[in-house]
Parts: sequence; structure tokens; C-alpha cells
Amino acid sequence: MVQIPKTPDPASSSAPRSVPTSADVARLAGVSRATVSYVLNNTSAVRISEPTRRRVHEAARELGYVPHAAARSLRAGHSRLVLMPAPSFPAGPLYSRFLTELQWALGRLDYTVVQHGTVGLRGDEAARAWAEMRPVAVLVPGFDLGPQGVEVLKRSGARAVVTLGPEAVDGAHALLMDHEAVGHSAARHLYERGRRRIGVLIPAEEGLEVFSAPRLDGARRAVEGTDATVTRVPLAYEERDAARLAARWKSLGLDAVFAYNDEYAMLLMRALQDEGLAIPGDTAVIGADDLMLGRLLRPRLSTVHLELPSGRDLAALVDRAVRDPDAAPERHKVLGAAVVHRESS
Amino acid sequence: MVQIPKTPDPASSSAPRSVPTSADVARLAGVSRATVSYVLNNTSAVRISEPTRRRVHEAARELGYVPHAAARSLRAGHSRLVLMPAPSFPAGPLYSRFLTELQWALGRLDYTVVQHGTVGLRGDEAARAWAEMRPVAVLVPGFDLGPQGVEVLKRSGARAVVTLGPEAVDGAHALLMDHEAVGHSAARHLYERGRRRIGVLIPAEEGLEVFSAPRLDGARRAVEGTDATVTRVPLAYEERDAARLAARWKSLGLDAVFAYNDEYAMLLMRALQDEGLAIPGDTAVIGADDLMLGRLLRPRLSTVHLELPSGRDLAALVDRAVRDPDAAPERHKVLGAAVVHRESS
DNA sequence: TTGAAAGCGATACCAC
DNA sequence: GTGGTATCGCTTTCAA
Repeated sequence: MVQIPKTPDPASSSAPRSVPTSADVARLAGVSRATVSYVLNNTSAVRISEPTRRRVHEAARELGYVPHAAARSLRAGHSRLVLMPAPSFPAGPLYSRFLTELQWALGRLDYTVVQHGTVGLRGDEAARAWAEMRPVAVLVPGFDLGPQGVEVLKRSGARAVVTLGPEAVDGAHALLMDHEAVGHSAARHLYERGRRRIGVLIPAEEGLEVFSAPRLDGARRAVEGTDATVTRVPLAYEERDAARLAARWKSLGLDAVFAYNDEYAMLLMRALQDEGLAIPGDTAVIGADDLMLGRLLRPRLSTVHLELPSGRDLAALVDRAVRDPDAAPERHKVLGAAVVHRESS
Repeated sequence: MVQIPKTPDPASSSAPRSVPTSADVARLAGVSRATVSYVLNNTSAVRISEPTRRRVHEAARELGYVPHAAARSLRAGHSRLVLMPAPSFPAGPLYSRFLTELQWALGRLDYTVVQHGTVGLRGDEAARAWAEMRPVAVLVPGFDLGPQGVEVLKRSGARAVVTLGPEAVDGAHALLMDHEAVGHSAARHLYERGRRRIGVLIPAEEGLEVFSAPRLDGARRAVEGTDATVTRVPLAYEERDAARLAARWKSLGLDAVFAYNDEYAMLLMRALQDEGLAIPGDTAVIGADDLMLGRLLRPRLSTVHLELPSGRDLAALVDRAVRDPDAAPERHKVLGAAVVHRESS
């Protein structure tokens, strides 16, 4: 819960003429506050004479009047706010693009999108912080939310809660990002190309387990019941650690590796090549995310291309959910995973 | 200005027991709303008996009560909201990290950070949209804000407006990101290593001119009065365009290139190498941003390392500005630019 | 220690 | 056409 301090220093301002309200506009225009509201909101149920309209607009402009969103939504009993937690890890270009598109699409539907900088708050605490803003909809990527969190949000007026992540949460709509499929495709691909001892690179960095764990699981599942093995290989995103790993690579006895994503793949590939190993000869490498950089490597990096949901579709889902909050939660698989075979595998 | 529709479909909800208010908590606990407020906010000016406190907390928990931020800040006359526009272009890892750090630091100071998904709104329109939320401070990266925008925000109660960008804006604090220095360092470096015909890669993509233009200018300035030349070289971030550029590279007669950033550098380097050109022999290449990938290229990519401001420092600046809104606007140069010489130049 | 009530800013109903 | 005014949820005097 956000604490509001008791007016830090009341006497510090050099009389900054206080913020203009609709009452000020009314006074200046010589009309009532009601009229101001009618004019400024183009209320169609009421006809206001042209001269009056002009006077009101003039007054508003002159005062630099800007309506008070909090007051408005308090009165209205609801907002058009769609809230998402701001990502706590560096978002890749994929996700950034998705986010921009989504904001644009929701903007078109007249929603205001806001990313809430939730910091150390976990789980229900975070949900409460979001609920304080009384958003009409909440979009939550990842694992940040449990069923209770959903309940908190709904009880506080959120008409739609949508999770984007590997698992559905009770009571919320779910856009299922099936990261298992990513690992599955990758391992399958390696298997089909004759590899049997498959390593799966797992970032040592915090906060990425949400994605890496299911990718690993998917790889495991892909070779279940075959003669192939899957080995978990942790790697920090830094040269030294990659060099260390490369130095003991032969001892691992792997003939292929799925490298979490293209960036980790690049890091590992370089280290292996520096160590004199041939790619894909000695070790096949495949990444994920289909970033530009993979195309620029030599050998060209095989990768798993991810298809994120379109921002427009998600915006439409949100709008639908807001309009009909009691509809059964929708579940959509939204992560297309397709192997792009290049030269490294 | 956000339009609120006249209650889309009033009859669609299956009586979702309405959102609990502090009055509900009071009723359930058998006390007055005042007491609820005292208890929930730990008001120190007033002693509430332990049994009462317990009853209130219990009731709040049972109802799933979450305070209404809008009502609260309406009453209080101010918020603890720090607003930033959400970046409209894919933010690099540098900026992402900075953002996360900043949010964390502001969170520590008890501010709520929010990234506002401003879509098609330009200039003053955007400023008005932000002002509606009555943020106590606004942080604006880039060129999105003019002096009038600042005025709008201040008149609507923002106690601090901070711009992050190449230029200061009247009335606002400025964190000056001197991208000219980046280009200057790069070109200087190339010049000192004996290069005289320097190309500067400029992204063909929209929205990046804000950074690329000053970088080009800086490069120009660096060789002013020497026998060296600087040539503007547009490039789209795609392989085909890079290949086209590489094919006519020799005809450009350049012996060095500053490639806007490491990613464009990688793209170009690959295309040049594929064309059979030697780096740095035929053409020296230097990037910027000092991303990991530069270290992984062969030859290793020279680059300009950027030092962004620390999130903690910026948070402190914001806090200072909020506490003393009438202090003279601060101006800080915050973009350290240092050449990291590797093998490509 | 607790309660009654004013008021923050905007909107919409009901009079005139 | 336009103007009072009750109301949204919450905090905070002031009284009891």
C-alpha cells in the first residue's frame, strides 16, 4: 500500500498558483461547472449554445486546464486503465515490439496502457499495489500472479485479468506461452539430425528460469523413450564463464546443444570455436528467438523462431473480456515455435 | 483526453458483489470509517485500542479490501506517482537495465513508477494525457516534450519534470545525453589510427534520428579542420540492404566506418567480410554501446562504451526536485563516452 | 478512543 | 440551454 507522507514541506512553494479545476474554468467563463463539463466532454444529451462553448473552451485554454483523471474515474466508478507490470528483466526486441504494438492497439480502443513499476513486491502484495489503481484490465506476463492475486484484482473491479505465461491461472484469461514447445522443437530437430547427447544451456542469471525451465523440460520430453540424453548446462552470460565451459566441453561428451536463445548460443559458439571445436561438426548448436544476429554468425545459427501473439489480437481479447467480464476464461496457445534450420546444426 | 464511455453494457455482470470500500470495512468491524482509516494507515496522531485494530484488519482482510488510490490522492491533493512515457522503440539492454534500476530506486523512496503507453500522441497532446494523471514528477526521455509541455505539466501539479535527452528544455531539469560525444570519440579514434575517409552509418529506421543525428554531427566536428572527411551512410537493419551496401563499398572509397551502434556494426562487418573485404585492413569499424556481441565478433569489435546515469542518482535528483520544486533546473551531462579499442579498428 | 462531517474534482440528474 | 447539487472513496479536523 502506498504511503502518502504528511505534506513534506508545506511552505516551500513560492505560491505556484494552484492547479486549475473545472470550477476555475466555470468562474472565468461565467458559467456553472456543469456547463463546463458538458462542453468539455461534448455531452450529446445536452445542447449548449455556440457562444457559451467558445467561452468555456477559451477559459480552459487560458488556464491551461487539464481534467483530473482520478476525480473523473472516482465519479465514473471505473477507468479505462489497462495495467501491466513493467518487465523486471531486460526485455528482448521481440517482447518490446509486442508491447509497443499492444499499447498502440489498446490505445486505438481508447484504453490507457500503463506499465506499473512493481519493484520488490511479490505475488499478492504486487496484486494489491496494482488493484489500488482500479484498472479495468490487468495483463500479467510470467508467473507473477496466483489465483488469490486474480481474486484481489477482480474484487477490486478489474473486469479482465489476462496472464501471459507458461501456465493458466484460475479465474484469469490465459495466453499460454508454451516454452516447452520451444525446447521440444529444438531437441527434436537435433535428434532428427542424428544427435544423441544433447546439452541444454540454462542461463545462470536470475529471473529467467520461468522461460528456461520449461524449455529444458520440453527438450527432455522430446527425446523421451529414445536413446538420446539431455543434459542441463548452466551458463552465465559472460565470456569467462563461456570459456570455462568450452574448456571442459569435450569432457561433457555432448554432440549438440540447445542454447536457450540466440544470444547465449552466440556466446557459446564463440567460446567453442575459440577452443578449436567445429560447429556443427563436433557440436551442433541451435538457439531460439530468431534474432538478426543468428543470421550474421558463421556458421549461420539454426534457431527456433517464436511467433508472439499479435498486439491487435490481444487488445481485442482484452476488450472482449472487459465488455463481458463473466464469460468463461479464454485459453489460447500463442507461442508459435518453428525451427529455422541454418548451418550450425 | 481519455473519453469514458457511458457504461458499455450495464446489465452484463452477474451481480459481482461490488468493490468493498472503507465503509464496508467499517460496517463489518462495527466502527466508523474514520477509525478504519486510522488503523489501516497506522496514523500515529491517534491511539486505537488493540482489539479495535484487530477487528478492522480482520474485516479488511475478509472483504479483500484494497484502498482506492484515486480517491486517496484526490483527497490528499497529491500523489506519489512518477510518470514516464513508455519507450516507443525497442529499448536496448542498456536502457532496460537503467529503467529497472531507476524503478527500484524510486520505489525505495516510496514513489510509484508508471510507464504511460502514449501512442500516437505528439508533443502537447501527450503532455496533457500525462498531466491528467497528476503525477508528482515526470521523466521524459528524448525529444517528446517542448517548453509548453513542461508548462502544462507544472501547472497541473507536477513538482518535477526531468528530460533525458540531447537537449535541455526550458523549465525542466535536464539529464543531457550528449550523443555528439559518442560520434566525436568514435571519429577521433578512427582519425588517430590514421583513417581519413570516415563513413558514419545511419539507421534507415524511423525514430532513431534523435540519436543518430547528433552522433553524425559529433563525428563531423571531430575531424573539422583536418584532411579527413565524414560521409553519411544510411543502412536499414536487414541483410539485403547490408549486402547492397557492401557490394558498392569499394566505390565509396572509405577506409573506416562508425556504425551507429554495435548491432549495425555487426551487420555491416558481416556483409563486408562476405564481400571479401578485410577488417580492419581495408576498412576499420567501430560501433557503440559496448554490447556483449562486440566481444564475440572476429575481429573483436571496437566500440564506444556508454555510461548511462545511475538509476539511484536519477532517483535522488527526482526526489530533490519534488521536495524543492522551485529550485533552479539542474543540468547534468550524464553520458560518458569512452572508446574501447579492440581489433576492428 | 471513537464518530460525525467537510471536502478533494468531476459528472449527471433534475429543476428552472 | 443552463445551474444547483448529490455523489464517488478517502482522509482529517473537530467534538464528544
